[in-house]
Amino acid sequence: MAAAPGLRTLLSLLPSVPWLRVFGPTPVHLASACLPRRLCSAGTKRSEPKPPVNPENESLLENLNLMGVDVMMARQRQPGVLRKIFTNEQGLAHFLQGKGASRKVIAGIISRYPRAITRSIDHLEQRWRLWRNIFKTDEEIVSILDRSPESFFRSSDNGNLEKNIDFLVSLGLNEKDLYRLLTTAPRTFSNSLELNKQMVEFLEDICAELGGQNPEQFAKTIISRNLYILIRSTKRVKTNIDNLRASLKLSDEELLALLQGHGAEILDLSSEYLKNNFNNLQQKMPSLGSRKADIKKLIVSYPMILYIGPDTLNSKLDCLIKGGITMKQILKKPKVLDYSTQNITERLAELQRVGYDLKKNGINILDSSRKRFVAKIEKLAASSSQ
DNA sequence: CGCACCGGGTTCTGCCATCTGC
DNA sequence: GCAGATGGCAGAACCCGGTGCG
Repeated sequence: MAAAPGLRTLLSLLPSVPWLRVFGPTPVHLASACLPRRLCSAGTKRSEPKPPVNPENESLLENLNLMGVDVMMARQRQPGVLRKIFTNEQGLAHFLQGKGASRKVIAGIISRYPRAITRSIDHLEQRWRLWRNIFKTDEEIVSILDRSPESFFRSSDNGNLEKNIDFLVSLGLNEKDLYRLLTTAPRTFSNSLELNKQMVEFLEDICAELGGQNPEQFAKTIISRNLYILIRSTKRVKTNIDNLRASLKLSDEELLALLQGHGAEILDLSSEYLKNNFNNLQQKMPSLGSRKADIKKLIVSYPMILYIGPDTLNSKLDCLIKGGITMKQILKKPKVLDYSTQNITERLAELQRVGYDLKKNGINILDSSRKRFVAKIEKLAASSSQ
C-alpha cells in the first residue's frame, strides 16, 4: 500500500485528472523523457516489508479506475502490465478518442487487453495507418478493436504486419478479400509472416499432392472461401483433410474438388467436432433408411452438413421427417438443412395449414427467403380460399 | 412469371501454453 | 523468473436475393 509513496504521488500528480482532454505530448513522453532517473533511484528501492515481486503501480491503478477500466479483469488477464512503472494509458486513450472511440469502448479495450497501454503513440499511429490501408474509415477499425482488442494490440511488430499485407496481396487476394479477412479474422494480421506462409505452403502442397494444376490459385480459393483458415493450425486443417479423405474414401480428384468447393468452409472446424459430427451423421442416416453411399453423396454435395452439431442436426432431420418429408427428398435438396429447426417447424405448419402437398410439389419451398416464403403462402392461401 | 440454382452476407473471441529475450 | 510475443485451442448456423431458364 504505502510502498514508494513519493514516486506514486508524483507520477499521478503530473498528468492529473483532466488528462483525458490533454493535447499534444502524451504522458508516455513525459514518463520516458523527464522522469526516469531521479524517480527510479528515489522510488524503487524503498525498504518496505517487500511484497513478493514488484508491487502494482498505484498511480496507474488509479488512472485506470478513473478511466472506467475493470481493473480486476485487467489484473486477471495481464497482471504484469499493472506493475509497470511507465505506461501510456493516457496517450492511448487520447489516441483512440481522436479516432472516435467512446470512453466506454476505450475502457473495455484496456480491461480486456491491458497490454494495449504499453504501446507508444508512434507505434499506434503507424499501426493505425497500416490498418487504414484496408479500412476506409476509423469507425470500422474502432469497431474491430471493440470487438477484439487483442487482434490489434497483441503484436508490437508493425514491420511484420506490413509484410503480412504484402504477402496476402502477393497471393492474389484483392482489396475486398483483404477487407473481409481483416474484418472477420483480424488475428490473421497479427500472425507472424512465417506462420501465414506455412499455412499457404501447406495448402499449396496439398493441391500439388492431389494432382492439382494450380496450387497458388488453390490456396487463394481456400482462403477466400474460408477466412478463418489462416488463424488455424496446419495440424488442424491437415487432420480435417485427412479425416475427410479417409472417412469418405475420396479419390484425389474428388478430394481436390471438394476442398476447392464448399468443403473449404468446414476445414477450420475443430477436428474432434468435425469427427463427431461425421460419426453422428453416419449413425443417424441408416436409422432413417439411407445407405452408406448416400452419406458420401450428401456430404460431397453439401459439406456444410458437417458444420451442424449432433443435437441440432438430429432434431432438424427428425423435424423434417415428422413433417412428412422423405430422406430421399432431403438428399436431393440438402440445403433445406441450412434453416433453423424453428424456421423449418414454422414453415411446415404453415404449409400444412394451406394444404401444401410436399410429396407432389417437393421441398424446394423450404429453401427460400422469408419474404419469398410468405409471399408464396399468401398466394396459396388466396387461391385455395377462392 | 415462377422457380431452382447458386453464391453471398453475417460471423470469431478470449483464454491458456510455450518460447524467448532480458 | 519476469513480461512480452506468439501459437493454438474450443465454441458451433442461419438467412437472403440475383439471375437465368423454362
